[in-house]
Amino acid sequence: MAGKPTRERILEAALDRFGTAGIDSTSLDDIARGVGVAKQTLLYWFPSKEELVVAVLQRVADELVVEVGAAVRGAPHGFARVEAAVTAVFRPAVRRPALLGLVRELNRLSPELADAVVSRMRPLVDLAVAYLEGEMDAGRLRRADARLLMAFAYSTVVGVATEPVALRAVGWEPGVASLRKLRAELLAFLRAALAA
Amino acid sequence: MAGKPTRERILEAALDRFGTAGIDSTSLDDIARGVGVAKQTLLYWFPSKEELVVAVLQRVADELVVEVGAAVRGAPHGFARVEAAVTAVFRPAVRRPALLGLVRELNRLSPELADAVVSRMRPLVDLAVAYLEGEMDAGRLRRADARLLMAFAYSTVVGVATEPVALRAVGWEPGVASLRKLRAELLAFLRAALAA
DNA sequence: AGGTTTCTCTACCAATTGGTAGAGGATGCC
DNA sequence: GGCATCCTCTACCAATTGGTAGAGAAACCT
Repeated sequence: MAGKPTRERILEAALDRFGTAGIDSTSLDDIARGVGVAKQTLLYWFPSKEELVVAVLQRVADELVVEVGAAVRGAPHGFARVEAAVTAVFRPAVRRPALLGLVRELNRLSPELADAVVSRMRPLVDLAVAYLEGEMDAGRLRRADARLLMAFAYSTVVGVATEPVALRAVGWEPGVASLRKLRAELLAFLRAALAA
Repeated sequence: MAGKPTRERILEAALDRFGTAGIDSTSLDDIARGVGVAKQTLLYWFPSKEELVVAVLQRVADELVVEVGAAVRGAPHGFARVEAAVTAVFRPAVRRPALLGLVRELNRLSPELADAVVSRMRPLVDLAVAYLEGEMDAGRLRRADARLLMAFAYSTVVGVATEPVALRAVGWEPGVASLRKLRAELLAFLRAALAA
């Protein structure tokens, strides 16, 4: 019950539950119980469930943009940048599975809300697309529609990170060693998919 | 109302809603209203919501196994088989977006239920993995962990088919022509990712 | 001290949830 | 006709949903 202010703890608990169980399936009581506080305390900080959802989404979007953006900008040119981006997405995904799960919830939201969140990530998307196009021009990457390529890479990485059932279906079991292998194979997959 | 028996119509309406809005977010009243029948009629045919869920899932799994299986078996060897599989997944996905959406819901289900569904698709998975390994041995495909490769390809295809927001985020707009292009680029992506 | 703001609470509400009980209306079989 | 089976219905239920109203404690400002 300590340290972080109530509002912060609500946001974190909401993120976890929204991202794993889904937004609709998560009740305010659920979250309140998780925080150890009465439901009305939630409704004091966020006047309605929707406002809580918006706050959580914005925070996740901003966090991802900052983390991935920093990782990408800090990496040298070439495939190392893709590698840095994938790692930057993977690390938080392993630490908090709910994070990417929440990104997927966007598809269930009203278009306006989804667009509002997406627009916050747009700079990062544009940066990535520009990078891909630059590499194509330099002949280091297979020539293709850079925007679609971006969507495919996103889909592959986020899918792998958020679909444990699919991984189990092919006999993959979680674990530190196998997780490392998963990341290595995933990078090899992307490298092959992108290489000229 | 119409030709098909009530039970059938319930299953179809349930599939659509479960797949798009999610299982938890879909009430029996929703489905009943969609079918044009009283909620208790649903509960006559399926004694509880869970049994309805199970019935819908099994039907989807079986349908996918049959359709994809037929497409794959009918295609010549080589990358054409992958192409056939992707097309077989894409066609129903376009016709009924709920179908693949429901597959994704598996991650929210109890492990037992998810495993039950997955086990129905296992033969298809094994077939695909065996194919990939055969092609690797023949030197036509990049050598890699065939099972993970399978998961990646699945993740990419299903992700693209079920995440309209991600596609819109990169500026893609739905339409017949752009859909054709999407499929072509997706196949090129997979071909590059798999090729030796 | 007195008032204001900040924060959390108990008590309550209408609507919706999955589900039960049981009443009919068909339809076919004898 | 009588009877049973199949099918759909109205009426109801307890639990849970998001949300309102307002009380009370604590801290800050003057």
